Amino acid sequence: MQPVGSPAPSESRSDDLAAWGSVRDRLRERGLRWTPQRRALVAVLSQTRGHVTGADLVERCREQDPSTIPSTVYRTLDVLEELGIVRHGHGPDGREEYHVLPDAEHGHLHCRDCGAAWEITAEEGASIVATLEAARGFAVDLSHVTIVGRCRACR
Amino acid sequence: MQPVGSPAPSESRSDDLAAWGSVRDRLRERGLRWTPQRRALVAVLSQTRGHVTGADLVERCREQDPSTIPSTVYRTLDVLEELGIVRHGHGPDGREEYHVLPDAEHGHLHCRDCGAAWEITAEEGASIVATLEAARGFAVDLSHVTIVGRCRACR
DNA sequence: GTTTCTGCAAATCATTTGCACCTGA
DNA sequence: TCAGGTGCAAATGATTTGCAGAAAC
Repeated sequence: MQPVGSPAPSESRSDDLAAWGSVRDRLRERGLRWTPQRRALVAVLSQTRGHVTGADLVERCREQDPSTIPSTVYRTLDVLEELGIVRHGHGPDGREEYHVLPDAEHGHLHCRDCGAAWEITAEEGASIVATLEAARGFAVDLSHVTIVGRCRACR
Repeated sequence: MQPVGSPAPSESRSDDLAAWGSVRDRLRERGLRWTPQRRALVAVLSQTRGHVTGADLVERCREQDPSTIPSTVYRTLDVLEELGIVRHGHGPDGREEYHVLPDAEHGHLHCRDCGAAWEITAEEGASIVATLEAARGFAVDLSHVTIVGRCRACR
């Protein structure tokens, strides 16, 4: 299993270009605009796998275009979240964290020592969900779950 | 099961007075001082069950003594955490959150709708720990686990 | 021509830090 | 005495907001 998110280098997602291409139309369907700034953020997101903080995204956008304004990025993230294109949760440090194109609901594992992060697989997640569902009828929102601990390598 | 923390009214913990009384000595053993400000925070903590944010504690201290200074509270919390008297994690909103006198390592459940919070029981926690341990050798730090979802009542 | 954005600057807000003065042991 | 603490004020740093002008459709 590969770590995801900031500790690991981002990988391109050319296989998802079709999905990203539809963003423009999805915006328009709702009477929203397809602006250069939004295009830029979507371009950055399309190169991103796993999860990133808002500040990360601001920085990556700024690498492409130094004139990027943070508030625009955050506002665009809000819009993209409404479209279901990103989703936000919280990292182990309590920092806001966005994850991209949630193919499936998943939580995150975060190693306290090396800082690497992994996605919790569907099976692992199912076990957690089932436990709390059975014990007290609690409906877990897996996409907000972040579990901290130490990974195999660091133990 | 009763909700814990801010959404529920705090209950006194007179049964733990002995444990709180030892704080003074525990500080002195390390060459640290027992000051009025620390006494005040410990008094507030002894009236607290479950988890609270740092800002909450500052406010509660200020109710007792309006001259309370936030930085002193935070610094004292750091010290108390080193003594193992409180422990900090993060709430579903990413806010710093302290929990008090962790009798046992436990995580938290947080209802997205009503905002109530519960402790994850030892058995439930064990199930989660075991799942991730078996699947990938990951050592979960239960005290940092906060799971968001919807409680039975809100579904 | 509207309605939605953007840029900018200023505001939040919990938490942290630097530093000179105070105080508990 | 003197290391450890406190008060105060200013710094942080991510995220948000108000608003006037700019751009998309």
